[in-house]
Amino acid sequence: MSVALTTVQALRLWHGVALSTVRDGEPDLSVRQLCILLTIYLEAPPHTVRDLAKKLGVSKPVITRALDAMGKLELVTRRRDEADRRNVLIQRTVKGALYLERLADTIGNLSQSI
Amino acid sequence: MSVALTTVQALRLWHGVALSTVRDGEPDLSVRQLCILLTIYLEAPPHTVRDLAKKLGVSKPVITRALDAMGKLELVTRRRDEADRRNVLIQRTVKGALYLERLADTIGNLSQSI
DNA sequence: CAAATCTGATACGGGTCCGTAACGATATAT
DNA sequence: ATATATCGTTACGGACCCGTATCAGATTTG
Repeated sequence: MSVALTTVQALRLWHGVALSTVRDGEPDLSVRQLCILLTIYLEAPPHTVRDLAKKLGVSKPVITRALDAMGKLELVTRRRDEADRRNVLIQRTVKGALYLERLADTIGNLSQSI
Repeated sequence: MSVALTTVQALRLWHGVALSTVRDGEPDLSVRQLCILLTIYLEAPPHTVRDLAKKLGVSKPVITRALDAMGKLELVTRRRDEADRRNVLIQRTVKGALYLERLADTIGNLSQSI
């Protein structure tokens, strides 16, 4: 992006994206859940519960529960770390990638129409 | 914005904003609540419960409860419509304006660093 | 005036999330 | 080997949100 956003432009962009996710009727991810999902997909693996909790500044149960919820939606998967079996490695899924692609499309389209 | 966002740029922007709202420790507004707040501040008044429910595609109790919650945070205020006393007019507050200004700053700053 | 309509708010049962405090399992240190 | 530390998970009580149905008050209609 080469031009800074004005206050109103930034808010209109956010409003448009929020509105489209509310209106489409699908079960919304919470801000925390979406933040975890984005971290998993944007930052380099490996991702553990502890690392994610530290990055987001929340407790570990928050991560575990978010992974439970998003795992039920097949947006992420968990696997034991065989090198250190205390760890759980969080992994991406096809559904998760598609979900974020659609979100990016929404953001991209709205950013052009502002 | 003069340049279209790539998928990764759009997601990085969203990630950065979500991360900063999660990390700051303040009580997060839900996506729905934020969407209502943005509608009130970006679109021309008057705003009624019924209109907001229609715009967001949700039921009226959702709006009432969101206004209860955001009213407790002093982000919005309600007032009876004296012309038609069935209506409730939703109004902006100083705190609400400041809240959205900070959000816009976050979005604007991150959009420049992408 | 009485009935029908419209408004926003509330009651209810169910679900989800939270933070704290534990817990088993695994790994490390002494 | 035993104690200590670290991992992710679960348990618990409390708070919040949801959708549906219903409500009282205000207004319009006949």
